[in-house]
Amino acid sequence: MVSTTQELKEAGLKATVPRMKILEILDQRRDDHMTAEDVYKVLLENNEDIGLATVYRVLTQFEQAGLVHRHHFEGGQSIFELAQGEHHDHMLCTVCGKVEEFVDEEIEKRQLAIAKKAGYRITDHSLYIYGVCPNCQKKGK
Amino acid sequence: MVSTTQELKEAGLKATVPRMKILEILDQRRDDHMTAEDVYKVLLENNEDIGLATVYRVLTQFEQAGLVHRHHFEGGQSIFELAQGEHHDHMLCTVCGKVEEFVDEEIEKRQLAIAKKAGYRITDHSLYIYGVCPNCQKKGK
DNA sequence: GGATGTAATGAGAAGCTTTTGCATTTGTAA
DNA sequence: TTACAAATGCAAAAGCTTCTCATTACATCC
Ligand SMILES: [Mn+2]
Ligand SMILES: [Mn+2]
Ligand SMILES: [Zn+2]
Ligand SMILES: [Zn+2]
Repeated sequence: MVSTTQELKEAGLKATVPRMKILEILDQRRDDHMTAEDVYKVLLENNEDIGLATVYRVLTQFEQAGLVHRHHFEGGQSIFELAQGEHHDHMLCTVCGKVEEFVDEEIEKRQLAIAKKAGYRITDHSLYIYGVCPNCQKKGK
Repeated sequence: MVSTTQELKEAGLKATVPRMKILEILDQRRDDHMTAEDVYKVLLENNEDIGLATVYRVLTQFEQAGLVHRHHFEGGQSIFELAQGEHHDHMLCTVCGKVEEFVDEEIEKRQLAIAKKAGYRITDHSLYIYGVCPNCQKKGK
């Protein structure tokens, strides 16, 4: 059994109540890609006494510890998701906001090749495809 | 000769002084990828009496008219560049901030295929590769 | 060229998201 | 349990961006 306490300790973080609650929320909603405000709202619903500043602080710490990934989708705010499973990229519906994940080995390879050719030591990359999902295409006539 | 006045009219925008000045700056610095603040600073240097609010308004209008592209690199602020020439993606040095452009037909194709397979009508995409440029690798030991 | 109506602008206030300062609380390791 | 550093809540502050509104500039028509 992998407790949140254990997970936090392994990440080199003290196992505090706010950190455990936030980690749980991210874990339960693993299909979502949430803003700090989203996480905060769930905490409020659960009657947790955790401040928004702490949510921001904890999410940033989680990011630095490699527990979560931060995205910058269109719109500006930071979006967080639990860093679990394989690396993947994202396709977003600009109408309903749905987020779909995908992996394409060929694209990954090409990216490495491009970086290598230019002499860059690659640290990260982000690929977002924006479009209208099948569902929203129907509704939109 | 393609005047800025003409360019603006073709885009359906009144040819005002602020719009012409901003378009000129983007055109002169076509290698750069500038924030609104960057553009504003150049205006100040040139002793133009143009407010920051106008810079934001104009850049947004240019974006809607298809004259500029807006990016969301790591860090949050909007980054603008003149929408000229072919579509391209970006590779950024996380140390010095250098921006390099590239095009990869294979990646473009794969993206279309991914969207098609999922039934999405693709509207846009953004691919950013982050890394350390050759120059910064040398300096960094 | 000059008048007219509308769209655009500058300045500052306001809005959002995110970060920071600080007094207080909590977790950890003796 | 105790002790101390680390973490937290709250409020204030700090970006970045948008909005409001009185004033100005542009385009059109004379
Ligand atoms: Mn994801
Ligand atoms: Mn570019
Ligand atoms: Zn949709
Ligand atoms: Zn560099």
